[in-house]
Amino acid sequence: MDQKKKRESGTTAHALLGALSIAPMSGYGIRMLIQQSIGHFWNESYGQIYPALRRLAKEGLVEKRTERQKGRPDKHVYSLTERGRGELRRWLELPAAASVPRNEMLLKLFFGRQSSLKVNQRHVREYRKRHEAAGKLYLAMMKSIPREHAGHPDLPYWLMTLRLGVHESKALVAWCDETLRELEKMERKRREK
Amino acid sequence: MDQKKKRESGTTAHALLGALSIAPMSGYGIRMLIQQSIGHFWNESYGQIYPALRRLAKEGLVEKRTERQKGRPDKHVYSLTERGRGELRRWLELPAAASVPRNEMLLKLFFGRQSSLKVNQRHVREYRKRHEAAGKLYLAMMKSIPREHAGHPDLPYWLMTLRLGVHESKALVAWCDETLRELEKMERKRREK
DNA sequence: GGGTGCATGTAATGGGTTACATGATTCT
DNA sequence: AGAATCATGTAACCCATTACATGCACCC
Repeated sequence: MDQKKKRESGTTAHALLGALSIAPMSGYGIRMLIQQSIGHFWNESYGQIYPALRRLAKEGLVEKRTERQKGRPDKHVYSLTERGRGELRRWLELPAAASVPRNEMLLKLFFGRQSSLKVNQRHVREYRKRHEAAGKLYLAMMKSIPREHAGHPDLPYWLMTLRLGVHESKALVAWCDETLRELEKMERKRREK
Repeated sequence: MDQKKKRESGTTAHALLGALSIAPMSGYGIRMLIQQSIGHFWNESYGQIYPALRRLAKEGLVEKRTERQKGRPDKHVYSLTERGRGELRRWLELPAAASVPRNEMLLKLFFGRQSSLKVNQRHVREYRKRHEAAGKLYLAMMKSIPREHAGHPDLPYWLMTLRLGVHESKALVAWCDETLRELEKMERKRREK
């Protein structure tokens, strides 16, 4: 019967609505918020944010208030309208789309035979470094955020998403160690022959 | 000194070169290979593959041989040229680019306060189901692939990338369980009040 | 008769990053 | 003196998915 699936995309727009559900903010502010809080699993660039905010304002989902400032461009502070909050809620209830995230390091390792053991080890070590650092950061944030935002009603949800980062980075570091041992074993075997 | 960073993109092209380093294949075959082996961390659609193979052929990195078939379109079997293999090796040595993978489920959970506990639980449960199934698949593949490709020189690398899937899905399932408990606790608290 | 697998491709559309462009203030 | 922070935005480009278009063979 011809069910047009309609794709329901526009996640960027909904991410912005979500950011504004926390507090009214400028485009710049949204960028900062995203980087500092959900930067490990989400990103938006200015090239997306500014045009999207305009569109949302035109559609009546957000409201713009302009603040004049000394020595700086005017600040456009956006806030959610009732309709905007409704649209956010509607979207939140929809099942989350899964996507295949591209992992270039794994791609290179998959074709690792075409390269050398040294190169493969380097890739894994770099990956390990990255995720070890990330893991430490998440642990630090797990302590600092409850202090800085004590009693904030969004806090429990923020901590949940952070905790996923903790779990994930631990798992990735463990995988790196296992894989590095395996690569060393391969190296030893090659030498023996 | 004007060091144009040049961005060195074209990962799709290099993924194709990598696929062809395993064996000569058609565009269709590459798609199948990618889905079955690295589908958990990489994807390429026909809309990318076919035009990219043409470009690679024009650049002399791959060679096309046409096989006629009965009742099917001609099959274009591509294989790596020496230059293609060189280009693949060169790319493999370059550090792997990190990317922020978008996780829509986490995004929704981050704004979870705007929604209901029920909805948030549903999201986490769905996520858990997905990754539990994935984990089982990876474990099954860890057994079947060494049998099916016993002695294959690429095998150790394939298993390494698979193992990351195993580690990751375990971690994600553990996080889901922890988070579901947390959400239940919040629900109980809400009822008590 | 209908679904799945093999096999090719293009065009429209949508998403997203990066580079460019500007400029005062404040911290080191 | 120079870097970082605040603050706006556009345009060019790259990348990627999806829908469309075609069609035989084989199995149930």
